[in-house]
Amino acid sequence: MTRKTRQEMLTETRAKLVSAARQAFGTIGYADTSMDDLTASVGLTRGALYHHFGDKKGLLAEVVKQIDAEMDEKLATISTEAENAWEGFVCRCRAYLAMALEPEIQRIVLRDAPSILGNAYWQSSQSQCLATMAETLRQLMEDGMIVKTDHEALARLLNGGLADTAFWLANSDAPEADLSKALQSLTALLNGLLLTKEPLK
Amino acid sequence: MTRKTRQEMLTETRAKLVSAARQAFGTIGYADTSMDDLTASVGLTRGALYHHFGDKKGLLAEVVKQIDAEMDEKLATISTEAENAWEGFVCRCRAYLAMALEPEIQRIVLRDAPSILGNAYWQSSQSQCLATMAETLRQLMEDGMIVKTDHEALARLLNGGLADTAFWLANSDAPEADLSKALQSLTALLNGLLLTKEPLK
DNA sequence: TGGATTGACATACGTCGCGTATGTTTTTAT
DNA sequence: ATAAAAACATACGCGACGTATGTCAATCCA
Repeated sequence: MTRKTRQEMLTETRAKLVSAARQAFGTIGYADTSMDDLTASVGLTRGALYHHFGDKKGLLAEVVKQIDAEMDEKLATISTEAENAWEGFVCRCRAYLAMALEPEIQRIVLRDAPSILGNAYWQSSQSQCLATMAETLRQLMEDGMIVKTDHEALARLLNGGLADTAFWLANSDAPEADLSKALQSLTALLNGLLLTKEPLK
Repeated sequence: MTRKTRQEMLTETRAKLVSAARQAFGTIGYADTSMDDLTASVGLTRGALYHHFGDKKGLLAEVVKQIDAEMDEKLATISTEAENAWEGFVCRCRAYLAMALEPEIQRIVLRDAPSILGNAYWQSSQSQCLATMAETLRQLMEDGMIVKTDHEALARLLNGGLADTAFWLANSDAPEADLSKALQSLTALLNGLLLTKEPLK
């Protein structure tokens, strides 16, 4: 049973570090998080950190990876619960906007990560969320529901717009009012892609 | 004439620091730019830096402010050169995408600034570019050319999408091909907003 | 016009945080 | 059972930021 203990300790250590980092990065931010304090808060030293993740950026990358996977999973369940593909896509966009409003996601994934890890990190299939959205769009085009263009580029346009809108909403003086405005504009934008004569309200 | 000399030295010192910072931030990035090296490169020390801009962030804010003003000015001339308001808006979006592809803008304004200065910096009328775009949309709505929604939210959606698309293009393996894809998808998205029966190709 | 004052820097210093290099202990492999 | 490797801890050097203080020239005022 010692064998299992070894592995458990291993993964537990990694999990503790990632969890603590996620908490710290999401609140005080990446730059202001001391690796000394971070590791000490879970009863370790920087030695463990650099052994497992290479450097501070490596830890951030791991946190981002975890969050991205969670987001993609949640969005997947949401979009599949809808009655049809188009509804699912619209719900997915709205859900993404809601998630992008969470301080943790906003700070870590949308603000610090691009600056620290570089945009190359989001390239191709690095971001599950983005890849899934592009695939969904491709399907909708194939089914003739929306206008035919490059699905990857369109996914970027929509995804980036939602993220930026979330930034706007996060600092809004009237969050609930601006949120409804955002959802309204989003609907207008998405309906513009529809090929059917009767867009849903 | 000594009076003028005093002022000239003042503004010249600030200009030199901002210029050097813009160069350094745009190439090696904000985090990797040493204020010692930066000030030394223009024959000064950190004393001058902290005297004029308070801290490192203050210098970045000044650089961002300058770039944003330049972008807004360029975009303004571009959009007014078009034959009609809608054409002007479309050209403006395309021009913004092109500008967002410049490494300096991408690195400083779109990547580092949000992380370092926070999103609050872009709030309301902090970003001239964004404010102008929102106003343009408002006009188009008032003229009945595009669908009526909240112009500010729509500006966010489009602006953010363009910025994110620029990130994608910057790391593309086939930049020219992907750029045409992006422009095509952008056209599709914008045409969806049009209320007229005959969208332009 | 000459001394006082303010502004525009330079210099010196302390502190913090990262990364690396080097142990040390425990587990795994043979 | 011993060698090897993993999983950390410890110690060190280095650079960078911010602040506190000093200095010199320009401006202002009597």
